[in-house]
Amino acid sequence: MTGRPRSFDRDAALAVAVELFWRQGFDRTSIAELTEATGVNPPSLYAAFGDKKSLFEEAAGVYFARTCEGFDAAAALPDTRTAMARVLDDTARAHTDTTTPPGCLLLTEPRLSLQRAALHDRLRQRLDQGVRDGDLPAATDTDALATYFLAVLRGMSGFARDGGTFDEVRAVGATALAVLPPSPHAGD
Amino acid sequence: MTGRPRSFDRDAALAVAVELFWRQGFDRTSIAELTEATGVNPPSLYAAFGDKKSLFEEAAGVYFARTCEGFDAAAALPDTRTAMARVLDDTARAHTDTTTPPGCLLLTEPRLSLQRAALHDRLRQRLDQGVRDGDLPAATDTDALATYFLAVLRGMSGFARDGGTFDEVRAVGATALAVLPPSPHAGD
DNA sequence: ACCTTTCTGTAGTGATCGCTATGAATGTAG
DNA sequence: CTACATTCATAGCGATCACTACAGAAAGGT
Repeated sequence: MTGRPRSFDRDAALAVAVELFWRQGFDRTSIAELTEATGVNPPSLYAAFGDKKSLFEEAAGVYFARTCEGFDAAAALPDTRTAMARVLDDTARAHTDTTTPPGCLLLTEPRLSLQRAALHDRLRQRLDQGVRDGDLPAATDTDALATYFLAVLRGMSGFARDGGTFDEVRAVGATALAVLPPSPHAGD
Repeated sequence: MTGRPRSFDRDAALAVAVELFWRQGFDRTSIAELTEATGVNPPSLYAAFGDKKSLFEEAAGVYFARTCEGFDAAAALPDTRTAMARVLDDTARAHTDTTTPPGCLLLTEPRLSLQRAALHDRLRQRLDQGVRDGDLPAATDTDALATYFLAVLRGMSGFARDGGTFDEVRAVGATALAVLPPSPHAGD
């Protein structure tokens, strides 16, 4: 009872959807564009992914997983200031990579506030670790600091969408980093 | 040869359009919504404002003028750090004012990058004045600093749209202000 | 071979999009 | 009053929206 096999690569079609939603957002991306770009006809697209909203959510999930991967790699650096510098730097590079759409899907799309909240949590957890490691003062309000960095990341994304170059966007991150105290291990 | 007089208040209709575009953005605001909210029928709306894009541009102009007014008032404070603190504080209040849509039309709408560039210039000019006044080091890269603050403002707007409260959004601005050196006139 | 199951392509659904043709209504000028 | 200029309300234009009914095609199971 297997039936006729699917004639297209589901993951490849999903990757195309990610790219389209990333570049244009949910509202400005039509089913017609998706079917054309993927080469998948509407009925097959709906059978594979459900309606437009479901497809978007799945695409956002792919994007989110990829983003978290990059974030975790940068956040794994031992010194908190160095780790945050890497996060900001990687973000600047990702937002201005000419082989992908400018900016960030997660930080731009209004309906992805839950994923942004998850990113905020990840930021706060890394800053909490910084407090435990003695990189940040014990009295640091890590929640507020995470909110601040998330806002900066968002600003970087918007700036990249407005045409900001890698160097310009990176400079925003470098300036933002100045709110952190200098690394206490600097002289070790 | 004056003809039949207009039966609606053009400025009032424009104010309604500002509110709608502000809350929903250009794409998500339809002519049908505009005609319903203003009580002006489509032909009259088109006769008074041209097509949807023209109406949006005029609405954005109104919003931009209002924004600049607030910015200039805050920027007029003599000390640069105090002035920037006021700009950030006023912005947090405006973005979370419950009598208006959350966030900022200028900082959210993709097609308003020109107005954002104008805001960037205003920020840079105020920072340049800070350098001349001795509030900021002579070597300050005011262009990069203006880009940074514009990114922060953008992040504040997005955060407000995600439901950030006044206190939370203001905290972002307060944190961002830490990149400025303390006022050299503090002990005057 | 045949049946069942699932997918594929065509073609089109009703709804909404931005926008406008048309003629009646309402004002001023002479 | 009539003539003219302009706006008004109705009604609907073609295009696009998200989405799907339908029938043929391609696989496995027996």
